[in-house]
Amino acid sequence: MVQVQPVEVVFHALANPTRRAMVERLARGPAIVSELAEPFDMALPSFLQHLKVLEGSGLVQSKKVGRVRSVRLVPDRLAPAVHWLTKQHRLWEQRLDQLDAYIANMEKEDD
Amino acid sequence: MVQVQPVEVVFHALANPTRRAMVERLARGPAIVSELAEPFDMALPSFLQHLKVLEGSGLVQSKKVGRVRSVRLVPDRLAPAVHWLTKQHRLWEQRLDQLDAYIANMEKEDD
DNA sequence: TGTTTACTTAGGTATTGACCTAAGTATTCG
DNA sequence: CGAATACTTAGGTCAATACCTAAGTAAACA
Repeated sequence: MVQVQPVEVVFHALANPTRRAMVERLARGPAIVSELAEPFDMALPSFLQHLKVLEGSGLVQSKKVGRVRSVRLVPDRLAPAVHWLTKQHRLWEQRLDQLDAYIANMEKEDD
Repeated sequence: MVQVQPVEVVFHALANPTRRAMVERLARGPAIVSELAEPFDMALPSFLQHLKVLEGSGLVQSKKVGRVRSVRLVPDRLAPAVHWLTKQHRLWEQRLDQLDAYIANMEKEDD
């Protein structure tokens, strides 16, 4: 039941400030929808679309109990994105020395 | 002249597979447009839109020399995204550890 | 100088994204 | 039971994204 979380949907989910704020909030603990939505100046249906995107990305799960839906982060779903990013970051920085000469040359006449 | 790179545009730039592939390619060194575009089954103008998004995100810079445009990564532009992600990842795992401890504790007192 | 090369610009389509309002439905409370 | 609460569904707008073709332009080559 552990479906693969492509880096794809995770980056897309995190490309939106509302959704990033939700993740930041949830990193401090689970919350119910109305609680989560409260800080945002947005109609509830709009907010729920963001929640759906986050759930679709696998970063978040929710469960309805009675008339209340509670939301929480799913463990380790950030890992693939973290790994992709840090790998690129490492490769990138490794190349810095070689790049430096090239940059110095390019910056003489940038267009 | 170092403009701030909001996590925003970086995540958006990386949310697309063509652009991620470009970044992966460029992490191995600079390239010219036609070289970069070659692996993609896409019309050149479409590909150039992706290049524009990457340049807009600050991750990449390009310069035209003669009729050829060369493209390279810009140092350290991934940093803000890496930092945001790793911070959340850390908080996330911390929080879940606490939860585990809490549950383990509850289960002890349970019997 | 004419042609090829390497983009570049212009303009078009189709889909997705981010919002909205209005009207549901299902629980819970008094 | 009736009203309030907490979403949920339906449907609509508008902008942005991801692609395309066709027709430029500017170097470089023969």
